[in-house]
Formats: sequence, structure tokens, C-alpha cells
Amino acid sequence: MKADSLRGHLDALLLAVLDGRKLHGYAIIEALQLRSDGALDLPTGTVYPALRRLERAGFLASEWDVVSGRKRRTYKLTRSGQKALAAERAEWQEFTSVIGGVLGGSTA
Amino acid sequence: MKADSLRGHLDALLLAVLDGRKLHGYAIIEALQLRSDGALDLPTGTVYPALRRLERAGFLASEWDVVSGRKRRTYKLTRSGQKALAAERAEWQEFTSVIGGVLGGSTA
DNA sequence: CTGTATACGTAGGCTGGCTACATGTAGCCA
DNA sequence: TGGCTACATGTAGCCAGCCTACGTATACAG
Repeated sequence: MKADSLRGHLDALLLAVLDGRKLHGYAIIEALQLRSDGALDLPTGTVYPALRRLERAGFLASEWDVVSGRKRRTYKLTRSGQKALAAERAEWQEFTSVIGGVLGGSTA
Repeated sequence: MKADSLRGHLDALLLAVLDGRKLHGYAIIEALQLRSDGALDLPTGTVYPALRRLERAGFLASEWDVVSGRKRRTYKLTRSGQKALAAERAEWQEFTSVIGGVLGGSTA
């Protein structure tokens, strides 16, 4: 998959993977790999800044856990983040509908 | 729709709208509006350079028509462009499948 | 003869994900 | 006890690709 087509959908992916659970950054990357059967392998330089940005936007809340000496910043959705996720899902529906309509559409 | 989410899918749209017919740039923009029920309104500064690029890549062939004094550069798909369109469609399938799977997926 | 729709095109900017790098811990193996 | 690998977080700067803003020109309505 063209790496670049993610543009504008990264936030949706991050919010979706945090829906209903708390994860730290590294685990988020692994969860995305798992859910996509290996198709998504986001670099840390993509994910970490995005998480910070989503937190600043109020969609995520983070706290530091220390597990066996390891510091891990775990993220979870805020209520505002839940709404954002719903909005992103709706927008995804619209997006695929529009582009898919053109790609598959008969000559109109 | 976020204007920006088009990233990486513009070529597919342009190739698709030219599938089976010849159109000139301005008409391409109108055809995309039509097929998307107004959701897509691409600026000329996006479309014209993209058409030139696709022509340089060998996916489109153009010729000048002069209709009632108006010069219009009409584009059509080359054989190579047909293949590119098929590839873009396949990639679109994969893309929506991957992202859709994560967005809709149960906690995995 | 002015305004609007049609028609093509370029220069430069901006945004957002990526590359490359910097830092540090835990656990295994020899 | 030294090194290697996996885990874990983070920043600076680059670059691709679409968009904004502009410039040009013709046809036709009023």
C-alpha cells in the first residue's frame, strides 16, 4: 500500500485502536499491525507525535505507568475523543462512498 | 470532507473519470462533481498539473481540439493508463479493506 | 463594452507523515 | 561482565503532493 495514502486518516486509526482500552505507544503500533494483518507498520516518528497532538487536542488522556522499571505512557480516549472517533468513522464512510463511487461508477 | 484526505488517490480519480471516454480538463472537473454529487470540487491548480504529470508518465495521451474558436486539450487513457487504472482500483480495495478493518474492527 | 462562464496553465506555500537520529532499560546468552 | 536484542519514548528536519493565488485568453449575453 502506498505509504502516503494514510494522509488524513491517521487520527482515525489511533482513536479506533484505543476504543475501549488503554494502550501505550509501542503497543498501539503493534495493535495496528495485528489488526491490519501486517499491512500497517507505522514508524514511531509518526505515531508518537500524533499521540501528543491528539492529547493536546483533548481527545486522549495519558498517564505514566512504571512496569518492572519500564516507563510507559499509556493513553486512553476522553469523552471528547469518543465523539471525535464517531465523527472520524462517519467521515470515513462518506470518504469511501465518494471515492468508491467515482472509481466504480459507470460513465456518468 | 476533509480536502486533504484525497492525498494519494487523485490519480485514481482522474484515470477513472477518463475510463472509456475523452474529456478535456475543465470537463473532467465537472464530471467529478457530477459523479460525487458535488462532494468533489477540485481546483484547476490541482487537476491541470496532475493531468500533465499523468501524461508524462505515459498513462494519458492528449491532443488539442479547437471547438468554435476555443482551444481544448482533450485527454484519453493509453493502454498503459488502463493498466494503471486497474492497479489503482486494486489498491483502493486493499486500502479501504485495511483502514476499514481497523476502524470497524472489534478489539483485537 | 462590461460581466460571466468557459478554458488552460504556473509559482509558491503549507501540511503532515516519514527518515534519521538520540536516549535509556530489561533480559538473555556466552 | 559484556554485548546483543527487544522494548520504549521522543525530536529535528525533510519532502511529496495538493492547494491558493495568480495570469492569460475566448465566447456570449445584456
